[in-house]
Amino acid sequence: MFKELNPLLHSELRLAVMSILIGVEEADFVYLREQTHATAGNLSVQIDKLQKAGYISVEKGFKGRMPRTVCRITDCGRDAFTEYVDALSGYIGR
Amino acid sequence: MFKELNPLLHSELRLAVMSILIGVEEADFVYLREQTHATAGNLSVQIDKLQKAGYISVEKGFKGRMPRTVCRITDCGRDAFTEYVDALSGYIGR
DNA sequence: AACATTTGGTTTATTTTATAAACTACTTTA
DNA sequence: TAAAGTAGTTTATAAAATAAACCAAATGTT
Repeated sequence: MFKELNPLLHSELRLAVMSILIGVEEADFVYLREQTHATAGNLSVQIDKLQKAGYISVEKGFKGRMPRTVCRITDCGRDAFTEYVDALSGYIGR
Repeated sequence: MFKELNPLLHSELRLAVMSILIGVEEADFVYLREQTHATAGNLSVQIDKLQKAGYISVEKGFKGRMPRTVCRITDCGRDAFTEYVDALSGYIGR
């Protein structure tokens, strides 16, 4: 009945980030911050965790002369997200 | 897009408890512990939080001579759960 | 040119949460 | 009557979320 919920994904902000990334080719730091209404500090920390888990790739470059951090979901991240949603269904009855 | 997730419900164990209680008339401590595979300590704490939030009612009585704690979901709890599931849908795309 | 402000972040510190371990009180069994 | 089990609670610790402070470079203001 109750499968374990991946604790890395069972976090409001990280889940929101993954939810965005699963639907787009890529998204940069500023876009993610705006969409999630998170503070930069919090977002920075959570992006780091997702990257370390291998769920997203993070590419730090420049847009003109300003820094720009671009994130993409990985295949591994996509799998983890799918599994999480599946597990969650057992809790919320879908 | 991203509604806030009620932090009281966005917890694996509390969510499991609510998930059980929403489907039954009542459930006692032991049943909840068995179904969720939680430790008694953890379950005790989380039940307390749900009760303090008004999401469940907790009735401590006896079954024969052994103590027995019975939990029931409240209307308020049912509403909160429904709202949580609705908000969650925005994250997992249902 | 000099200074303040904004941008795009990171690092550090604090609060909150989850969880386990230890404990209490009572009951049943040998 | 001693040992073990049941049903929990309380306390301590580890992990997580979040905010606040900070940094470096860019841009706007006088």
